[in-house]
Amino acid sequence: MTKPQPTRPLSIGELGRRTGTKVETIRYYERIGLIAAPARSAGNYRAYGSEHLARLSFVRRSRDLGFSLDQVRALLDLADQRDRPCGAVDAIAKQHLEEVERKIADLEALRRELDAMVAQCHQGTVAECRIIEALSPHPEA
Amino acid sequence: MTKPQPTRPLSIGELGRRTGTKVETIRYYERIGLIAAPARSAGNYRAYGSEHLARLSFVRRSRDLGFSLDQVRALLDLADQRDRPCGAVDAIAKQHLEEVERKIADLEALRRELDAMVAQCHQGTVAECRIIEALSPHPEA
DNA sequence: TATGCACCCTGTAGCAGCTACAGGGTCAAG
DNA sequence: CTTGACCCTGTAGCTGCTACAGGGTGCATA
Repeated sequence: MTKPQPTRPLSIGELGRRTGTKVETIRYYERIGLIAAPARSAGNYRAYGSEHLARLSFVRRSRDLGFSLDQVRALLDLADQRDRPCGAVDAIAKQHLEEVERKIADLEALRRELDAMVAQCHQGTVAECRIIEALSPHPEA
Repeated sequence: MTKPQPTRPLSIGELGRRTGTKVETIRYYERIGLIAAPARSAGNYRAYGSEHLARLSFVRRSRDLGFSLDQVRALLDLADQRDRPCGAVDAIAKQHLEEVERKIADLEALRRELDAMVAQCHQGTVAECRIIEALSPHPEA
């Protein structure tokens, strides 16, 4: 049922198309050591196999979920230690979740302030503008 | 009641302390033309007046509210045109508000995904880890 | 066979918005 | 007269790409 024969090599463009990653980004990931350098063809073209496809897909998905490149690197490492407990994985994910929650809270505070500012603008002149006023310093000394 | 005599000049360090801005950041703002270059003392030290203090406070407050440097530049320009209608100010603020709302929505979608991922982790080995699994590609072909 | 075109290669510079040096000068206190 | 805190300029680094420039490769078509 499964097909054990190796997939034939993908060009960098193909790999990019299949993972939704720009070619330059793939080369960048290789340069910073996030994904392994693949074999080269006779003409010095990068030749990727299915393991690269899986790897890059993992990276893409992690990036889409907002993990930093360092976190992705750590997750990739952990994903390879299949017989170790997954507490470290959980820790990274939880830490990221907390960051995301912090950011949401910050942005919501921001939204409230901006909302209030915008609501007060009566479309007069700049001199009377509540937005400019809200941004201007009101020295308490 | 008001004190019309000019405040004596502030050093860049003082200005930084009063506005909560790092010295390097102030110099950076000057370099990119966001705030005007001040007069210099005999020893070539920057000497800031109250107008710089007000200006930088405005910048800080705008930055805290998440406006980009380009937006801050535009807001500063507009703040000077006191007799013009403030529609343009309103437009910048509204545009920013929309951006913030988009970001919140994006982050909330993210949080839901991360939440679901983290909730499924049963603290087994990496091989069984639902987080790793969620990140791994599941080829449909 | 030539040639055109899409693709690939390396290397470098740019984006935002700072931050952090290095390597010096200035100034007031003790 | 030295110490230490401050200031100066200039440049390089950070994240995570993106966009060239200036070439080489590979395949189809006239």
